[in-house]
Amino acid sequence: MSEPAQSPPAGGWAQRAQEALAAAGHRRGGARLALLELLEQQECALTAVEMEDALRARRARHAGRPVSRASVYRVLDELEGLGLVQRVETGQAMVRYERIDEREHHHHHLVCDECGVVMPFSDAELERAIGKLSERVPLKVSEHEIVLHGACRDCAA
Amino acid sequence: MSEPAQSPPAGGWAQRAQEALAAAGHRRGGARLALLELLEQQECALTAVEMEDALRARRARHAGRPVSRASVYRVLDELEGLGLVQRVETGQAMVRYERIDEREHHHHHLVCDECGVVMPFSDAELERAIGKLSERVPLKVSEHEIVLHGACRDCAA
DNA sequence: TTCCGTGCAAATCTTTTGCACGGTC
DNA sequence: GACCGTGCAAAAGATTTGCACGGAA
Repeated sequence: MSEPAQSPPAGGWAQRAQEALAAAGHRRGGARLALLELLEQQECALTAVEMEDALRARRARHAGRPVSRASVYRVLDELEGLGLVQRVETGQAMVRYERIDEREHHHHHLVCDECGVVMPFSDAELERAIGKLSERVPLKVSEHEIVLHGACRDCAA
Repeated sequence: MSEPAQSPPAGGWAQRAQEALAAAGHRRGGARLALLELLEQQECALTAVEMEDALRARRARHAGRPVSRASVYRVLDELEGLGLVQRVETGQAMVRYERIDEREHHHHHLVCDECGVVMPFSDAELERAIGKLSERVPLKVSEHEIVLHGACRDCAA
């Protein structure tokens, strides 16, 4: 798709993720690097299977390399533990994951229950409401997830 | 099971659910009835396994009867299709379900990622923000789910 | 009597884990 | 050389499905 021509100077998310992994005591690894590069380029959350397929497809285009599904799950688990990716539960069979990038705008998801497409959206007023509410609630809130379900334009037509 | 056309239905959620099931062409069944009664009494979402266990425990108190897990899942699926229950994804291993009762206040969930406890909460401003936002989004929104993750008071202490 | 609802067991599917090899440090 | 990262296959766990029986209509 399109490359982030407007991303910050130095390194992107993948590079910062590698630094965080190194700082956490991890060695480098080919599968992990390929997955980081894939995640950096995504607009929205993917499932482990989609990542595995995408990495296999990329090989044909001389980018990245195939990665076994077990490794995809293992790397995602590490990244989640380091706060580099987050799980997105869309009510579909498989869990989705996407990078967390403090330099980007926080977003949530729209899910079409008919065709399964997942799209990102963000709303300042919603975040404000969540922020205020988080202080009144009997939980030390660390994160929140919002999913709107419905029919996308194509399916609703 | 005759019902007064479209007059305000009497009885609780379980009764209305039975009427809706009958209207949809379903026969009566002991397992389903036991599950409806259980769901009617819950304050918050349960997993299928919790329902199975609760129903078995209730038998000892002469209320309800044991229901096989397969039936729990089957009934929940029917109820979801009729809009009588909704799935709640908490990021835990199992999906949770709770009744949808238009007579009650719509609520969302707080999940303690340490001990796994799930609590309900509701917030008018949040609903307002969701409502406004739903009209600006490229999706014909039918429902929304909000989950706040964090540490409950006991775990944060 | 017909056909649905249910239990049980087997199947399916996603995600996790055990193990061995090869690469990184 | 020690140990981590990875692939592969098996395992684990949640949910679904096939089948046969008993009950509802």
